[in-house]
Parts: sequence; structure tokens; C-alpha cells
Amino acid sequence: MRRATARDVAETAGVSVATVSRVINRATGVNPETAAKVHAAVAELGYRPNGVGRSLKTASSRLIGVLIPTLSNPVFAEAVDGIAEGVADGGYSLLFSASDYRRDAERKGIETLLNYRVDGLIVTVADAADSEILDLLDAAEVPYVLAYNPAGAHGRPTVTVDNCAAGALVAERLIGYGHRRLGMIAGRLTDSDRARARYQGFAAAAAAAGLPPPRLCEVPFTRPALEPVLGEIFAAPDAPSALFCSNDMLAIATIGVLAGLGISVPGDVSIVGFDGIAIGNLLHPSLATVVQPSRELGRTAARQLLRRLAGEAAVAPVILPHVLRHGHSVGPAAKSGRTQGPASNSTVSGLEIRTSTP
Amino acid sequence: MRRATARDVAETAGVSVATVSRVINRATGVNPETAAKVHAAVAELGYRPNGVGRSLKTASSRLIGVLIPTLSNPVFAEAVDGIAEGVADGGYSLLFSASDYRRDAERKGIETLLNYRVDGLIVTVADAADSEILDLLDAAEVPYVLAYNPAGAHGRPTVTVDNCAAGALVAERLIGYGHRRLGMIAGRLTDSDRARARYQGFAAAAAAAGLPPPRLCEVPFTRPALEPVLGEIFAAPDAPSALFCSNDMLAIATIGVLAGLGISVPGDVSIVGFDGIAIGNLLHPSLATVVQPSRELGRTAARQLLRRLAGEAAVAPVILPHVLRHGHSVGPAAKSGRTQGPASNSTVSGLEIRTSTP
DNA sequence: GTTCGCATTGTAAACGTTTACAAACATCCC
DNA sequence: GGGATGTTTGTAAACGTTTACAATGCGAAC
Repeated sequence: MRRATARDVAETAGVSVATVSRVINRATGVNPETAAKVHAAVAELGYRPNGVGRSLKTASSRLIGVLIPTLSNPVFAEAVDGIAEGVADGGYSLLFSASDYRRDAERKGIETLLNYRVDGLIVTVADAADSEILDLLDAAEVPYVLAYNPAGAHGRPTVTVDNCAAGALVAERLIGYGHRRLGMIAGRLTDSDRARARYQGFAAAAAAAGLPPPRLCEVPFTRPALEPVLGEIFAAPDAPSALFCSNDMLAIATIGVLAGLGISVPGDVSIVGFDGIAIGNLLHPSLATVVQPSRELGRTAARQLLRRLAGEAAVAPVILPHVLRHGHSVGPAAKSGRTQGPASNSTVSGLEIRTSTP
Repeated sequence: MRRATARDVAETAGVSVATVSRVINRATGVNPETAAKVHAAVAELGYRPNGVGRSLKTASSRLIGVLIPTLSNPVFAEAVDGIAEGVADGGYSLLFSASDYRRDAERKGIETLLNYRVDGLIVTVADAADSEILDLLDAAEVPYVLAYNPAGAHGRPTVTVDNCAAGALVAERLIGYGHRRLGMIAGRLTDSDRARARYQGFAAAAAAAGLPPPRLCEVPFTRPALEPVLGEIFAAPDAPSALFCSNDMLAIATIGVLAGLGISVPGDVSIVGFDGIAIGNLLHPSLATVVQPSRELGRTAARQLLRRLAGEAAVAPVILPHVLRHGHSVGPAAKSGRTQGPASNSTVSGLEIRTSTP
């Protein structure tokens, strides 16, 4: 059964398609009786305006494109939920694409979204400071708002937290607990400007306290093989007594692997995560972490984009507040070093350990 | 700067729009030299075919609509990730909508998706056996595949697990551990046919073992106030020694609230969840749960829908295997009852406790 | 030289809307 | 009555594609 069109409605109601359109959109300037006839025809035929035709004519799809790394990390899932909530208020819908942290998929996703002529975009890219797709968007003059990515030198519109300050806050807190050997486990810094900023702040605060640059260990975002990495780290005699993980998923996985290695948290090593995903404080030990308001962040990004679409000029970057949530994964540094494991110095192949800020 | 159209490309390349279209779509039947000229023009102008125009003409949007309750529950977030993966293979994109478990929002979401003329839908509804929107979809003959919802009497196309069998499995396992006072905490059964099926299986297995129907306690899906509910349940002398929670989020929250009430898991009460969200076995105690393969479920739903769109007649429902994952939230029933709390019989207002299957 | 077939290209009509413009008509004021 | 004004409606042209059909040109077969 073919779908009814405005033309069908017009014939049924005995009016022209123009009148139908007027009734559907804003009932102003049309005789109430005529409107009633049209409404009756609409109901009779089960007419549903074709958004594609409308989009073509109005040159506005009322679609917002969303590109994020993955929904498997609750921090993004919640943000998208927030975005969906935010754009719905403006009558927009969400066209969704996931990049899985891969730049080629980012590119492909954006192209697809642009093909659909989205009115605007909310994206989290690997690195806003070096992103071919953002340049593409700037060139094409497609309105967008970043989520989570720092604004960078371009001052791009974004909604995020102060990752650098948050990283520093973590270091200070750990140092306050007496820790002096700090380390960080992060997704590849080239794949995440957030992780980079967090490490920067973390390292800066360490330096300010007269500590050496924290050891940095990068792992892939997807399926990081933490066991060899952590095994290597904690085989050394000067293993860190506190580990900052660049996100909560990584922190939770780290705690799990450490347990398997017989290393206790926070007895042997303290762990701090980042994101504040809901599940974190249901864990045992509860996860100390920097909480960023993900749902709110998504909602705000949506709101900013809608303002932009409503005609406001370039919208300014927004920095939302973060808070350091206490959790039992952090404890005071042990007086002496950890009970010694085998002091192996062999490098585990495939992992990358750096000791300076990149 | 106005976006280039096929017409612009045609003029630049010195050909007709028809030729441009032919080159863009399938380069067959067009002179290689002409094609080269067109490609050059495309590159020069940064041409990007307008999907809206294409959709209008071809009467196919290459869009799949997705409607799920919320992305805040990882079980759905992962499924959507799987769906995105699955539809991408067929060159489709995802139009997303969340219902927040509300029927009015379900309805509104579907209408929006239909307005965009999605080619097909993947949806999780509150209750497939009584869903006005599914009737709507059937009437409109829009291809869809359910996710998580049981096929029901209509034999609707779906991808799910055998919730009833899984519920029974949970009961049998708990009974095997010596538990004889069983209870279930669930989202409102009218809002979730899955929860209903799980309870049915659970109750049936209990009956088969000669036990009374497990006490059922329904709570809202969003922000369930578990504290008064659990307080009430465990104030009674015959409080259950094992609790089956209709999903993992609820189970995790329950464990948290119980800890606050001074009730130990699994010492005083065993807990089993449902879904098998990744975080579950990182908890302490690790969560015993029925694992359903969410990502795979999403991927399969996508595949089924694509087959349907590719012309296959009605696709059959798919039942994926579930597995009962062991976890430390389950232990043997204590020999005697739990150390007695104050035996209050007062009903906490606003909560609903039933003792029979609805 | 015709005729035929084939490869390549162009012409033009859709697809379902919105909207500028015009038309028709009633109302009002002089 | 005659214009001016206002309200309501219709006509038709877009929007950017795809595609049926026609047209063109060319080499081969007769």
C-alpha cells in the first residue's frame, strides 16, 4: 500500500497541495473550516509528511550528526543520551556514527553524515589539534560543536572539562597521600588529546612538587593487553605506588589485572581513574576518579549547537566543572617499597613506555 | 559558499547531469575519458552527492531507525554499537531515538523515525505483546526487527534470548545452592516483557521444586528507590535468601543498597543479575548473571533486517544462546535464617510487593 | 551505400515538499 | 459604485537527484 502524499490529502480534502502544506506547518492564514477538512483527510489517509521531500525543499534536514569513538564506553553512551535529550527539544533527530577510535572511520563517518546533509554535528575526534576532518568541516562551513575535545589553538567550539587542571588535581591529591612514584596508564596519546592534556597536568603538578616526570605507559584503546604491561611495570624495583588511568574503563581493567597479579589496591598501589562513570562507585574498592558530567556535557553540546543553528555567531567553548571523587582505590603510600618482585629489566615487546612528556 | 551540485559538476566537466550521476553511481556504460573528466570536476568542486535528493528520487533513505529505552544501560549501548557495525556493512546509517522506557516517547520516537522515511527499524519496546507502535508498523508495512523483546504470539521478527528458560536456570541454580526463599526485584513488568518472561521462568522452576511463588517486587526502571523497598523486604522474618534482579544495573544498585543496610552478599543474601554487562565481573563480589551477547544481538538484528530489506520474506525470530556466569554474589544458603532484624510489617508507601505471577 | 547493432550521451520527467506570486473574493471607506 | 485593503486559496516553480527514453555516432555486415 503506497504511502499517502500531500497530493492525496489535497484531493481527498478537495483543496490544493499548497493548502495542505499550510495546514500541516502552521495553521495561520487558512480558514478554520478548510483546515478541518484537511485534518480529516490526513487522519483518514494516515498521512505522514515526507521529511525527505521537506528537507530537499527547505535545505534543512533537521538532523544532527553525532560521531563518537564508541558506545561501549559509558562515558560516551551517556553523553549521547544527553545529546539526544538536548536536540529533541529543538525538534532535531540524531544521525549516529561510531569511529572506534580509528581515524579512517572518523573520516568515513563524517562523510556519510555530510552526505545526509545534517544541519550540524557533535563530534569527539581523536585529536582536535590535528584533525583533517575538523579542517574539512571548517572549510565546508558546517556548524559543529566538539564534545570532550579541548578547544585548542583554533578556539573551536567545544564542551569539555579542564583536563589539564584535572590531571594536576589528581597528582596533587596523590602526592598529598604521600605518593612520590607516580605513573600513568593511558590510551595512545596521539589518539586522544584528552589523555594528553591529562598527562600534561599530571606531569606539571608532579614537577611542581619536585618529582620526576611520571612514567607514562600507552596502550591501545581497544582491547588493551594490560597484563604484560602491568607485569613489566611492577617487576621493576621502583614501580609506581600510584597509577593515574586516563579513563575509568582502563582503571577498572587495571584493578582487575592487578588483582590477578597479586598486587593489592590500594595496599600496594593506588589507582585513580577519569570520567566518573556511574558504575565506578559501586565497585569494591570504589574507584577514585575525576567526575565529568557526561550527560550534562552532551546536553550542553546540543544546546550550544542549537544556538549556533538558530543564528548565533560562533559559540564560545564551554568548560564544565569537574570534581575529584574520593574512592577506596586510593590510599596512603606504603612507608617502604612494595614487597619485591623479580627485578626483571627485560622489555616486553609491543608495549611502549616513555618517561617524558611527548 | 553554496554547496556544489551535480549540475555544477556537469557544467565544469562539460557533460550532462545524467552522465555525472552515472559516473557517481556505477561507472559502467560510460566512456573512461568522460568519467575521468567528471572525477576531476568532482574533486575540483569538492562535490558531495546530496543524499536527500537521492533519497527522494530512489524512495530509499538508506537509513535504519533505532529505538531503545536508554543508552545509559550498557546492555543497550552495546547492542546499538553492534547494530551500527552491522548496518554499516550494508551501507546504511543509523537514526537514533531513546524512549526512556516511556510509551509516549516510544510513540513519538517512532513517528519521527517514520517521518524521515527510514528503510527499516530495530526497536526494543516495552511490551511487544501489547504495543500500539508495533501494530502501527505492521499496518504501515515498514520492515522492522525487534531486539530483546520476545517474538510473542504474532511471531514477530526478533533477536533475543530465551528469557523464560534463563529465568528458570537462575532459579535452579539458586535452589541447587540450597536456597528455598526466593525473591525477585524487577522493573515494572508492564514496562518490560523481558522481565515478565524472566519472572515466569523463575517462578515455574520454583514451583517445579515445590517452592512457593517467589516474592516479586517491582520498581520503576528510572531511578528506582531501592532503599525503602529492600528495607521492607529484609525487615520481614521470612526474607528471601536469594534475589534475582531483572537486570544487572538493578542488581548492582541492589548490592550497593544492601551493603548500606548492613546485609552482606552473598553471606546474608545471594544476588543474580541479568544481561552480563562487561562491568559485572569486575565488581567485588563479582556479579553472577545471565549473560546475553548484546553486541552480537545488535549485529544479528542488523543482519536480519538487512536480509529483509534485500528482499527476503519475513525473517524468522532468532534466539541467541545465554549463559549463566558464575560470580561471587551467589553463595550457599545459610543453614539458619539471617540474624533477625526488627520484624516490622508496616507497608512502605509507594512500593509494590506481589506474591503471585501477574 | 544501407542497415543494423552497439556504445555513449543527453533530455526531460519524475520523487514530495515549500513558497513566491497571482487570483479570487469579500469588506470597508469614501 | 469604485477603489483600496485584507483574507483565503490556487498555480507553478523550485530543491538535487535518478532513470526511461531518445538521440547520436560509429564500425561491421550485407
